[in-house]
Amino acid sequence: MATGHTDPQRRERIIAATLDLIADEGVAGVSHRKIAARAGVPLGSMTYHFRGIDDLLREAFRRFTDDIVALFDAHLAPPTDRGQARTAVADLIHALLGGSRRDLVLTQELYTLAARRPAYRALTQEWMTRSRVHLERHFDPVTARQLDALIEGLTLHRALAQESQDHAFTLEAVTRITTTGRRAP
Amino acid sequence: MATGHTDPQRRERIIAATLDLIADEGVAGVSHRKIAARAGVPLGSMTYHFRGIDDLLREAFRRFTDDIVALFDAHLAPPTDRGQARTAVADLIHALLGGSRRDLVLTQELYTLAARRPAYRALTQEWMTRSRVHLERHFDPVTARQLDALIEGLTLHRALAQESQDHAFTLEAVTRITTTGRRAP
DNA sequence: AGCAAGAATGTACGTTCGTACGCTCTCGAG
DNA sequence: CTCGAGAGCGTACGAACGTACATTCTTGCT
Repeated sequence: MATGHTDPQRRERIIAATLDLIADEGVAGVSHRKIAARAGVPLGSMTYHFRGIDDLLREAFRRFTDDIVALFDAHLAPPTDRGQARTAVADLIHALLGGSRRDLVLTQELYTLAARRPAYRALTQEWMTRSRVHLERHFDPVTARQLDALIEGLTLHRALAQESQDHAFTLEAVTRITTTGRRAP
Repeated sequence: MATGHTDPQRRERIIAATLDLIADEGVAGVSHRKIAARAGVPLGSMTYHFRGIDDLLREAFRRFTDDIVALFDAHLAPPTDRGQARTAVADLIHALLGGSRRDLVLTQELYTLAARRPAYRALTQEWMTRSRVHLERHFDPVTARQLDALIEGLTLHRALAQESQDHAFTLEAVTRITTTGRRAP
């Protein structure tokens, strides 16, 4: 139609549609045409708004990581002591697992890209750094790194084995990893 | 050429080539033609030996998980006490990270498929079960689950952040997660 | 030697893909 | 009212894809 109208929402809609499509069919299933159909925009818009598929994927995943970091922030800002922080981390893990498989799927897709391509690895590194900043508000740097890894592993295993793991199990693991040496408060 | 000769190595070569290709270009980059070229077999062999691409991917990943489980076995069979077992686990983690990025990449690719498709999820579940059997030779079931998750997370984070983490750091994390309650020998 | 069986292959078809590019349409300045 | 400028779009092209299937070749039996 060529409205001639500058439409700033167009770009956003395309990015949102891209994430939805990745969640449904994976990065492998992404194509300009499918995204366009899902976003309700013409095919020509794809190359107009984005330099290419890769450009689009990077923007989409940046959006996604921003959302997850916001989740870390929301959970880890409130607690004021170590005990609360541990509970908050356990809550966070269950929040990540909670709703749909969507977040898990998107995370995996991103990691897969990152494992092979440095451009995406930069994204995951920044993500990890930002998450860790939140954890370091409550734990020392070494513990934060270990805890971060544990969160990753628990989330992943829980999602791949559908044996449900309850909150107590998670909290126990978090407590162990954040308990240093022979003693702990 | 149609040698008419039954060649049992043919199938193996195709599977090996598939894993190599996935490691290099990802599941998204897999095609009958590329695999055939890499394995040095004609395109027609693809549909002859495998029902389709999906069939081939499943067989390839089964081969891969078998190899990793063997690695678990090799590391976790020898130790006889808890301390040795902890060291063995730390060694195992560094072995997983050790050589190339290949194993990490393949693992991610598999998880990505598993996150969305039950047929592949069955594969990861079986894999987890078999790994855990090895861990449970040295640790109680709950600890084994937590440790398994930790191994996953440490491996992944180490690979995505290229900040190197040394053996001492890994052993410390393993020790924490395998130390229950307030005290431990 | 001749031949049936079936292992292995080459090729061709219909689809889908990313992207380039010439075109249309709207808007604000004059 | 006129008319650039540039935002936005439809289409077409070449390449790559998965798969089916007719065909070729070897082998073991008679």
